[in-house]
Amino acid sequence: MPESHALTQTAQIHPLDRVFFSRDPRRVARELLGKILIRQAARTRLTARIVEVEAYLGENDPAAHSAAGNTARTSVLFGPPGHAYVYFIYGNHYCLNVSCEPEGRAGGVLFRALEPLSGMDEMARARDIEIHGPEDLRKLTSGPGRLSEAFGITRDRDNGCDLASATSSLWIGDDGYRARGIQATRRIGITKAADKPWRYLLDGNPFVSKKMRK
DNA sequence: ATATCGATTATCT
DNA sequence: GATAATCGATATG
Repeated sequence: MPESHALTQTAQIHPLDRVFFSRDPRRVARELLGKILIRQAARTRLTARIVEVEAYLGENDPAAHSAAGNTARTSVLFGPPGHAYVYFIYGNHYCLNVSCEPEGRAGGVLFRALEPLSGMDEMARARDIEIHGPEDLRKLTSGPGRLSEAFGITRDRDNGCDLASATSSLWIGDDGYRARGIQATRRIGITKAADKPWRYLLDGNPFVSKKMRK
């Protein structure tokens, strides 16, 4: 059997405190690296480690959706911390964020890439792709649209969901894993405030989005 | 290997 | 009417 930290599934996973999310999104983003996203369905549980995120500030960040103010679309970002903000983009893809800052103040963290831990068969089915080798695993959840598809995340289903509660079908857990190194880069795919280094990733992790490591 | 482009719709100007 | 926190397919060096 291949040696992999992906198989360390014996550790207990517990949810994060609400106050964890009630802070500056840049701080929350860095500390979310290494945590686990969990989809609990009736018969299946999908888990994957968070390896790449981006911070979006409140109304003072031109790249953030919340810069447009509190609208029907962005209201979750202005609501209580720790809740899922799901938006639809390019007519094709859903993207998952978690709300930050205390209620009344906007801010969020975009999930950009995950390292699958369990339920890979289900994820492949949801993505409608086939996995032929370990190399192919990154096609499941390396990218914000991909991970949302793998986890069956849609706006109808998940927008507003409480990610700080283990009773939710979608939540964020901590299994005690501690990140060794964090890298910060510019955020991907934006035109406004593109110079800010608010994309964070686990150093050297092969499951980050974009380029394949050789 | 990188570059370009089409898909398809919610949201904003 | 234009744009967008993307992806995958196709073209080109």
